[in-house]
Amino acid sequence: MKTPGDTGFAFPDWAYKPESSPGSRQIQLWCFILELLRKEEYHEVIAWQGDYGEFVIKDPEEVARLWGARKCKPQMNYDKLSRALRYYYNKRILHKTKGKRFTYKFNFNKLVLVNYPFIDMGSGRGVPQSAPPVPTGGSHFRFPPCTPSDVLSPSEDLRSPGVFSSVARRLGRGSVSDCSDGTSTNSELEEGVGGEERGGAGPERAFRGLLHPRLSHDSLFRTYGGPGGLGRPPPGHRVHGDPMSPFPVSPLPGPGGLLGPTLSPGLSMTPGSHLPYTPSPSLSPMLGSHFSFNPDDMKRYLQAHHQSVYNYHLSPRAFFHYPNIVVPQPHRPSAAPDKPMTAHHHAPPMPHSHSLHHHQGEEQHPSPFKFKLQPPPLGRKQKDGSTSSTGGSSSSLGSSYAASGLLSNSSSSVGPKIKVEPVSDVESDEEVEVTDISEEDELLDDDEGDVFTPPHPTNGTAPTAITNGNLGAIVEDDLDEDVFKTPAAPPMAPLTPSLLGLKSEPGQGPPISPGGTLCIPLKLRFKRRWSEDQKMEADGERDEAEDKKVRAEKQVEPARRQSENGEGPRRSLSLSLRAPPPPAQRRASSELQRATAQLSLESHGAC
DNA sequence: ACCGGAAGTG
DNA sequence: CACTTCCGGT
Repeated sequence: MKTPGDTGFAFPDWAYKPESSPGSRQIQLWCFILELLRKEEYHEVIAWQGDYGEFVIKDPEEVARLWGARKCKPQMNYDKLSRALRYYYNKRILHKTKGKRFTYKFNFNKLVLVNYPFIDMGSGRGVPQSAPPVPTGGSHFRFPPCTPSDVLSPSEDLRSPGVFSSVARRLGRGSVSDCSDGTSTNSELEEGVGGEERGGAGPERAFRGLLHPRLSHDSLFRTYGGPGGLGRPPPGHRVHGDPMSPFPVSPLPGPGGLLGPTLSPGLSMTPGSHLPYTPSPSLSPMLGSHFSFNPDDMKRYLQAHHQSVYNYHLSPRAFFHYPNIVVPQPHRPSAAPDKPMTAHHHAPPMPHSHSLHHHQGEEQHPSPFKFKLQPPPLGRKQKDGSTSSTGGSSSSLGSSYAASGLLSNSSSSVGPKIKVEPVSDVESDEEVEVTDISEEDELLDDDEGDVFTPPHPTNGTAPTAITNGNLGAIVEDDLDEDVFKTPAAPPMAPLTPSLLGLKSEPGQGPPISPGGTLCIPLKLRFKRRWSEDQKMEADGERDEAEDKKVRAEKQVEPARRQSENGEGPRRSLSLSLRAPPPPAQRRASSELQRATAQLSLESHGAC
């Protein structure tokens, strides 16, 4: 299944999402917005303003007009456009800056980090206020091809090769569509654009901003091509430090924005900056089970990343998903059971400039920052409620439903739809948070899945996934399931080679026992635990994650409530590693499996 | 303004 | 799917 021997790179077949992937779709709104934002010509109409990622639409109707022109929807108006924008809330691409008229804020974690992990988000500094994503690039920076689905879709996020592969693929095919769809209709935008933009028509052009010109295409492949000694640019190929490069000159010490060709796509440069670790070329994430990597490298890589997540609040999504690897979680679990971090006040980490101190080994408290997410995406058709858990309709975001559905499936899942209001402090988010960019990811909890879910070691939960087609599915629900991202490995038992060693056995389910039945109980327990955690972490922070979950699993409700009532504070979350592998059903999503495993692990493997 | 459900579209 | 259109509600 490996593949493409033909193409030269090592991505397995599954890495290439079938045509299903949004090959060349029409331009998307957020992309368009970004485009406008990028051009000074439109600064009178829309511009960055305020916090990081915040922008204000100065002339709503005009923006709408432009959008309408681009989409050939003459009837477009701000009302409609804003509706579209609102849809982004759930997708978390955007959110509204409350109180400020026509002001929205991008969630670059999703857009940039996830999609293009190699872009250093930390470089916000230096750039004025609202800091465009990769500001340093200033006007030169071209937003990467906008393929939100690539970006946002759980199925294609970093955990899966999807992102890159699709990018690569498109590059290879020269069919980059995205922003500024070639459809010539985009005159509107072009008008103001200087010649600089129209360099080439090929892929190069589209990626110009994203990748260093030299880096595109073959370089990209080389870079990410995996083993085989690729990855080193030919002499003379300077990939960083180029002003034109989208990779901003990293504000951080170390090499420029791009860590170097050897850097895996999954590595955001930030971490590299403070950690000596240099990814080995052989370390190509996303190869999943098929790719054999050097455990050591992997280990360091993971650690580095993990750390960076903690230290810099990088989106965990920026990391690839390593099915069998356990990333040591900086003690979060142990986070002083007794001392509920009194100060969970959202001390937002500095939004823009990240301080560079590297505390190598010591990480601070789990995550002090408060993060607020948009309300969980509701499936639009939740109205009929029962429709389904399994309904294929679950959108990328809704995938959690699927997962949940799985969990609940056996039991009656039908029930009146319960609309849970987010506990949230929605407000706080906006104004208070300041940093919400780094927000969600935190491992804290994720909410929807954005979080990095450390794969569980448990046994080789090896992803059945990776092997085949079900990858999509798995990935999908996988990530979304919030629930499952618990602190995984005990901090002290980081990845041991043995752990790393386990590879996914293609086609093989986890050794976990079969018997999905107990999935539910597990879940319940997990939930309880989780709730407690939540409580500790932030009393009222659960927000949508919960919300969503709740919705998705009303059946579990009671349990949650119970825990919430503060019933048994006895946190059973001992992370003892030893735990009998819990049973799980093969067909259950890997997430489920993981969760299950985790759960059992945590609650001393009962079941 | 802004929100978000619902239905429709390509 | 990512909107577009419409709309009732705040």
